[in-house]
Amino acid sequence: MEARHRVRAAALELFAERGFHGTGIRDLAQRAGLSTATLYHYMGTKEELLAEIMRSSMDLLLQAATRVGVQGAAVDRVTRLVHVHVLAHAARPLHTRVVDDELRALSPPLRVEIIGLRDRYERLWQAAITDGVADGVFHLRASDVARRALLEMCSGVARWYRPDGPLSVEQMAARYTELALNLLGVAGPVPDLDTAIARDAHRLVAELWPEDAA
Amino acid sequence: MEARHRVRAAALELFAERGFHGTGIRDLAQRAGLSTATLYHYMGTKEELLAEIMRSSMDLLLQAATRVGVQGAAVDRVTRLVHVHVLAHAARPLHTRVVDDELRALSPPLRVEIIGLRDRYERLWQAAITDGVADGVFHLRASDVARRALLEMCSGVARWYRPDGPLSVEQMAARYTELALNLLGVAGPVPDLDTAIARDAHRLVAELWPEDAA
Amino acid sequence: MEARHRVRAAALELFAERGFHGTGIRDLAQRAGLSTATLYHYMGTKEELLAEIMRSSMDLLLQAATRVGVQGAAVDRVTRLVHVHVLAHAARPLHTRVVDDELRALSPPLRVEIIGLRDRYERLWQAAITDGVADGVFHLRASDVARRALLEMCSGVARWYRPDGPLSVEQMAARYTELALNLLGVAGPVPDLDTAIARDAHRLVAELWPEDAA
Amino acid sequence: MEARHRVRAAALELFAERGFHGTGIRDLAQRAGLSTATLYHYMGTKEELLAEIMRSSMDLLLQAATRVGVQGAAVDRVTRLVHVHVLAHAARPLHTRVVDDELRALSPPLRVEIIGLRDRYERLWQAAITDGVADGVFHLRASDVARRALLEMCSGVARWYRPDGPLSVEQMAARYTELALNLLGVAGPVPDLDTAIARDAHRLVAELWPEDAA
DNA sequence: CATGAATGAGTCTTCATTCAT
DNA sequence: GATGAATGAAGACTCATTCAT
Repeated sequence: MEARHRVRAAALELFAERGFHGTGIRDLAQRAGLSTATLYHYMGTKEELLAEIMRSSMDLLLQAATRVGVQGAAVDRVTRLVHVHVLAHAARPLHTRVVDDELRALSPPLRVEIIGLRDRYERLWQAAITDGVADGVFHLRASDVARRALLEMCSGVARWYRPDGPLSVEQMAARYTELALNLLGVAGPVPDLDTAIARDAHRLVAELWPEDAA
Repeated sequence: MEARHRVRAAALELFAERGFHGTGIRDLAQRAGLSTATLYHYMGTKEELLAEIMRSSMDLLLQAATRVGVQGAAVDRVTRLVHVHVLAHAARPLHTRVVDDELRALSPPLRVEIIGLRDRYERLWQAAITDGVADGVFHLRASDVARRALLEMCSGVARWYRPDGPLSVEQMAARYTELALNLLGVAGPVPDLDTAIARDAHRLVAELWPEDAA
Repeated sequence: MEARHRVRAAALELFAERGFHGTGIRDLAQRAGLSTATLYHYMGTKEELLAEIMRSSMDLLLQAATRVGVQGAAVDRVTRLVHVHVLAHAARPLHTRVVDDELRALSPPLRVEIIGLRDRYERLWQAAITDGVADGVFHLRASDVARRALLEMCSGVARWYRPDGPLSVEQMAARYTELALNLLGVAGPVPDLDTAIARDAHRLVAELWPEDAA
Repeated sequence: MEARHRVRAAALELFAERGFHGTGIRDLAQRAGLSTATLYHYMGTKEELLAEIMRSSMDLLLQAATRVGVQGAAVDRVTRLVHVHVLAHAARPLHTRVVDDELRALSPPLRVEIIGLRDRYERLWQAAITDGVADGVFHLRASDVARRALLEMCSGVARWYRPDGPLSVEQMAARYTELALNLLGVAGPVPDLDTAIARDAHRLVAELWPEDAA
């Protein structure tokens, strides 16, 4: 309950900050304000703890993307996918960094599971891109390269965005969307983005992903 | 001589594969074919070993970028910077992954040093982008966001590119350059890239960065 | 509780017997009847363990000396200081040998602390000697040389005294007091010492310094 | 030859400063300006190196004491023994500290040998004291206690004497002799010491024990 | 519910020493 | 005569985990 949550929060922070192998259970216990023995009341092994964090994060991202990225015109879908992805990475950087960076720390069975979720997520992006190319609105030579490029560039946000910087998360999402649509070769200048999209995406992230989720 | 190099090579592989904290001294010794005590005949501390790898990698990247990214029109500079970056990341993925992922494993003094090199590298990109915007050939709202997006997307190559896949490294570089120029808002369709650029960049990387560099 | 004390006792014995650097963690664990890992449940670092022993020993000696060596005539003060010192060194030879011999094993900050205690202790002796010279009862050319000579000679007891030898600790203290007063140039033959002094000093040492103190 | 001497000198300094167990062969090599492998051209094991230093030091001390402490009146013998001992400890503090402090670092066979030398040395003192008591010039209740007290107090010099302090080594020796004769209960005030004794003792130490002996 | 106690296996690093060249 | 290479054993200390209470 209370303590269980503190353990997750501690793990989230430390795994994001120092990496899985750079974090000891003593560190976790101290950050959570518990003894190491008590820690084991609220968790399985250290690796399971990591897997839970990654699973729930990837799950939420997948849900959000499913809601916004399946229906509609390719441009709209990509726009909303970028918004959700960027907002999630800017607003929940700890979760996303752990998912992005610590896959290799998982042993094969758990790694396979998380990679499965990630692949489903990437397939939503791939479909939107492929559809856009088929529709003639995106102009690309290699759509899978574009997908990877797009995802990598948007994920970077979690590594450097600071909420007290010059850009709000919504502005960030808007900038990245412009870059993404440019990258995809959408003809003509990208029009000003409807701020309603950012608002919706933000609400979605906040709803699925409570600030103190761990 | 011989053994010293094997140690570096082992560290390069393992740090890239499992991360610094995920790699034990015993792992290094085994991979290098030495006893752990002998290992210390050829290295300082494990951290110094990491720092050496990062320093030399970042150094080479910086040299290459300085040669191709300082003079000429902004479009040409970005084109060549992307080529060098992508080729380096595709052809030397171990080095680049270590530099990209293990900064946090360094203690402050060494981290500061390596970050200094990285910052000088990024400034070359930033200058090219800013110049392109000033010249009216790039169309962007936030050039620093674009720089980060560009670098992140290009660096991703080191994580997924396989030389036995459908694309050659030169083709990869070409595709990424198209995406980059699109992203930067270069007007009109990107023309077919001069393959001489790829050839030059490849030669530069290979020259500065011998295949077995460690 | 129990084990914690065994660790201290083991350290006391081994540090006194083999010196700090001559004692390994494994030796300590074996002597305490614990595994090396368990050892660390009850101690900080090996150096902190040494410092604790030295601190408590020096502290007790300082307390005892403060009680008997501040008030009264110089001859009486020196008499009681010698008694306390000799009794402590004869009855607690492990503690005193560690304090006397292992100062150099401490890193600077801890060393400074312990030396501070020792200096306060020596100042009590110095004051008694200086007062005796001023009163004309001691006849000396260099009182600081006398202080050092006195302390060194009395400390030697911890290195050779055996309780199963021909002299009791009280007799030892009496002999050393005679030597000390002679050394200080007290005129005339030293009279037979009041055995009450030895009894009091012995009681003081035993009270402050329980036999199994560690 | 040259290098062999540097090794001995390095060992002398470091063993005195940090103790045998606190000194590594790497430290020795560095101080001697040699590689560790080269070190072994000029020495046997680390322990043998220690034993050599102790043996030669104890030997020289024994020779000196034999020359001055066997013949003559007890008062004169003690006077000269104290002079030699104090001068040796003040002028060759490294040697004497190693002999005094590192006996326990020797394994039994070597320890037995060195202790044999020390015992012969102490027997010279004991004889002088006993003779003085028999002659009625010393007044003591326990002559062996006095011997130990005397030796301990005089040996302390090696731990604190600094040649740039207020007292010359000859003055030191004079002060200690006064204290020693007082301690031994020599009746009446100790007369001013003949400075020729100090000069002779100093010459003897210097002659037997060249400054750079190692 | 919570934790102090306990540990085998591991961490990185240094030890004193040998030996081929 | 001198040393780079090499190492098994040991150095101090931490690891993630279990369990009795």
